[in-house]
Amino acid sequence: MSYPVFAVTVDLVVLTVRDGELCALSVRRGCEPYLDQWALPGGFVHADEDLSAAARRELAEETGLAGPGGHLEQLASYGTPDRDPRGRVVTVAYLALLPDLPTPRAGTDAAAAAWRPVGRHGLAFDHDRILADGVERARSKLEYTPLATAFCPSEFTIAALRTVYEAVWGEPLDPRNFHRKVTSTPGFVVPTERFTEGGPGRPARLYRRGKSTVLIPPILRHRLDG
Amino acid sequence: MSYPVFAVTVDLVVLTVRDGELCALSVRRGCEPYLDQWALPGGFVHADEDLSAAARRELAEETGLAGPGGHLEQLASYGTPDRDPRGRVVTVAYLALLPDLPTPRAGTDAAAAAWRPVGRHGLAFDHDRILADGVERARSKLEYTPLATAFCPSEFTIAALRTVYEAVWGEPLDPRNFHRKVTSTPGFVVPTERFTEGGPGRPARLYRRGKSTVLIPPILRHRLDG
DNA sequence: CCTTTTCTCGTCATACTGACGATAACGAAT
DNA sequence: ATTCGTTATCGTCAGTATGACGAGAAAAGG
Repeated sequence: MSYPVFAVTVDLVVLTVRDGELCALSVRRGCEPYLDQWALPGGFVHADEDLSAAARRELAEETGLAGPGGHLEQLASYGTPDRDPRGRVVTVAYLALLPDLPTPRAGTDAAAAAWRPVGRHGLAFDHDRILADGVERARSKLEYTPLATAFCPSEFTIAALRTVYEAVWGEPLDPRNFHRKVTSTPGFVVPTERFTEGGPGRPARLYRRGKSTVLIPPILRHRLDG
Repeated sequence: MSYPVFAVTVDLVVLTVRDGELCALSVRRGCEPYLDQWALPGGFVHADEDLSAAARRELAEETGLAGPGGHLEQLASYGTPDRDPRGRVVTVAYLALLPDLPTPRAGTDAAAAAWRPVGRHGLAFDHDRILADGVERARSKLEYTPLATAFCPSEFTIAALRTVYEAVWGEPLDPRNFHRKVTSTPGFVVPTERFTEGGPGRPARLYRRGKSTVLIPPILRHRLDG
């Protein structure tokens, strides 16, 4: 039996929240095609490599950041026949959520790497679409999972967690109701004995992420239906 | 630049509800590897074919059923290096939800096709895992989308819709609360002027699916957390 | 001090949910 | 025809969650 051959890549939608804005990692391409254009980080899957391992490798290679605290999950696959001028390439996109970290270093194939606010990206290939899908996945996952904590360092305040929700959803939330909701949902966050210091206003208690993987009941954003 | 070559397949998790039980379509393999074992329907993506087009083609080929009323969405991709003895194969799994239909005919590569209740399938390749992922996706999608209607014919009773929920979730629901919930959620179902006839008990009004794509608020199943 | 800022707890009306009673409308059995 | 079993549909009621917002607590800065 014979069948068509494909190349398989992984592409990464890496999201973080910086200065109250949802930002995605993009790299300036250092080789053809789309030389010098912005694109999602990614690369070919190696001959004997698992898909998720390739995603983790690319994340480490192109950003220098992989460690704990973040979150990595498969997003979707994209394989339109003409999506890559080099030939038939199927890409498996992964979604990574990371706490705000120093500006990533450029990787091997990338001339530069930068955090850029989502929206109007103008990326190479079909990466605008992939990014949009990743952002929408993140938005809905914040509703019914405690994944917002993946955007925060290991200890964080309720206000910092609220800032994550507001940045990802692009919608302000009531601090008092949010505080009640988060602290009363079992397993979402667990309080520590430490508080913030030095900032303006009353010091805030620091929390760590809890053990639960789903939010019951969910925190629903305000939609205009759909 | 050189890079490894892959074969790319699509595999289908096709679900329906028969006699109050959630069933998946499986085929008996007609060729090596795993000859004569049960597996998910699927096949290689053609040279100039989109992934979703391949999924629709396989669904039509292997089942003879494709038309409207159902639902097809991408599930996930699986590419462990040793998942297929023929070489490096990445499969893009799709999830199809269909109303109960006559037993499918066997396709070209399949010696037989059958609806089998989910659970303890013992499928070839990593198809048990893919099936489990598909079932879990269906379970959670019933919570926050009106996709349960994809399991029903174009006109259905509230009780039929409830049977879908009970089969997919494996959990009984209160008929009165379910009726209230479904009919009071805007855009979920729209009433017709017709009623069932002939069955036992009071005739039930027939409904069609509504226009909304999300359920607000969602219908939460009873979990044991997670 | 006093003001500003931010965190945290409380209140209250409304909405939603789960549990379950009651009635309506059919077929089948007496 | 009446009764009975069955299923559909509507209502009730208590408990819980939510949105809107008041108010005190605890810091920094004048």
